[in-house]
Amino acid sequence: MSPQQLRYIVKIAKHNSISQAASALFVTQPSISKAVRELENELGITILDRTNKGVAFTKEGTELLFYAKKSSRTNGVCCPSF
Amino acid sequence: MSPQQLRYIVKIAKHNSISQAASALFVTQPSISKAVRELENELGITILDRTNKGVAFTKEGTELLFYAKKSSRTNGVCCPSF
DNA sequence: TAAAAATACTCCATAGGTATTTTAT
DNA sequence: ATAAAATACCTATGGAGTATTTTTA
Repeated sequence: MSPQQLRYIVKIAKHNSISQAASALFVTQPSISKAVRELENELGITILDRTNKGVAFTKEGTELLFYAKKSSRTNGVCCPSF
Repeated sequence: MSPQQLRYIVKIAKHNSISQAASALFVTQPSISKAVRELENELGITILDRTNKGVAFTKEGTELLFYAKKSSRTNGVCCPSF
């Protein structure tokens, strides 16, 4: 699980959409799709329910989302002062 | 500047030696040598004075070391609970 | 001159891209 | 049928390795 994957999760939640999260983060839809899929495989859980209208967080996905939001406030920023 | 580079810095300080830091971290000497050099280039500072007995931190390097130690207590750990 | 570090490469894993296909409403 | 996501494939980059050379006390 990488900080990047967690950032993706947080942004997906903001839009309930992988495509819109991708736009917001200036990356492509497949890139985020793959990142989420790999995280699901790694954790052995389903994070998102996919539809043609976007995505919805599963129960387990929502738990991960809480962690991701918390984590994004402390991790990932490496160099504020240099 | 990556968390990895900062970890290297901290370990180098512990031994005043790139080679010994490398051993302690189970990586090779050139790997750490390069990482430090790249960080010096990125920041435009000299972190270490090199000798045939090991290394010594410059004034600027010591400042960075303080930051690295502080940072290593909050960053770099990504996933304590999943 | 002998240690420690630097350099020159090679390799491999990963992140991200484009093009296309699949899926769910 | 169509919009969204998934998949397949490609590429570039970076981190780490081995082998070797350079440096400095």
